[in-house]
Amino acid sequence: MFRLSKVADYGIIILARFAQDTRVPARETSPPTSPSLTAREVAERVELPLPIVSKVLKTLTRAGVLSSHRGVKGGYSLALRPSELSVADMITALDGPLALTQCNLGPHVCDLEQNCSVKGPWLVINNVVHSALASVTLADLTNPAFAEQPGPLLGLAGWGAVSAHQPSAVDEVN
Amino acid sequence: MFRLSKVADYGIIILARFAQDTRVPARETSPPTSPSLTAREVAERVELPLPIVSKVLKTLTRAGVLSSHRGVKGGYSLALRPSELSVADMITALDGPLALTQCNLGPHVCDLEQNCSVKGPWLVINNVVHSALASVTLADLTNPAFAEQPGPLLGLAGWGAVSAHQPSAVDEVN
DNA sequence: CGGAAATCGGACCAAAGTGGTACTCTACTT
DNA sequence: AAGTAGAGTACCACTTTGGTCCGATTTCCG
Repeated sequence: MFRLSKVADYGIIILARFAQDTRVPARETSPPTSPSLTAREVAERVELPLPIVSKVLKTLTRAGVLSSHRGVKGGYSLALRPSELSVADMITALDGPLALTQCNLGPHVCDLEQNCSVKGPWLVINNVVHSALASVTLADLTNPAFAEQPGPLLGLAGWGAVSAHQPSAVDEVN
Repeated sequence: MFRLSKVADYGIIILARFAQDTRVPARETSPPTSPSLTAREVAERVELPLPIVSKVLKTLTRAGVLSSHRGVKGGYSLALRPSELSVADMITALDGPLALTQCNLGPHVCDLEQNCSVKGPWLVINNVVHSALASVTLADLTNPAFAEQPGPLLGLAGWGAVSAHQPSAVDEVN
């Protein structure tokens, strides 16, 4: 289906909420001091079931994106500044390395690698997608201006109209 | 996982094989006259189990990408010219519409849509990925030069190195 | 100083989607 | 009319996903 997994989807929404609440100090203090939120509080804010939110938070913590504190006044907080975390990073943290095909994961993973004629092109395509996702940061996601003027922010100079859907000769079946 | 499904993966490999065998007539004869191959022949060439190849071929036929002939001397052949079929089309034919998140499928699909803060950005990201995949055609996949000089072929002028992490300019907003 | 409450951490289970297979039916060629 | 090859449907196995539970750790309060 070429779709993001739910945990990745939820995870990014959750991180965006953290970023929104973050008051980033005007100039470089190494810890970004985002507020500490408990799993329950996060679940309430994003209106998602607590167990799932909890699971996502754990995954993000293990990946080093969030830092956690146990005990009575425990909770989660961002471990990085929103501008330092790209969408590609988030997806990788939540869903593992992003590779469209087996062979993009590394050599000797796909047993068809030898006589596969499209390995090279896939590598290129994969890189393009990765670049696109790496060029958007968590800070962008919470920036209202981003959705308005995507071109310059994404560095898409030279691209045609983003949503121009060239007439497809393919009838949709599914 | 953010990965292509196997049928899509196989399907593209199969289509690439068809395109390789296609002798595209120097000048526009509307039917591209790719050779007719039986499912068995295709399976042998791509070294994949016949049942799976057969399944993929059927799916592609229903989507209008391949045309089929039954009976003795039957088989499959490309219904379009390789240059007319983009990777996005192929994935759509094999895996359904490509949408990274629920809300990219259309309005009123995701019940969180109302208070989802990242809907707009996702729309942009989805479009970028779609554009990237729509800009590569089946003809490109079988063109040896493609893997060598991706930049110009993909129209990626202005993009930095693949993994370059561009510093975001919106720190003060959040 | 010690127990209770709160919170994270990790193991665990159930359901669904995907990948892969088999069988039967239909259509075309000779 | 017979044989061949695709079309369609149903089916099984497995991985992944969605969801639950209990144990470990820290703080607070008596």
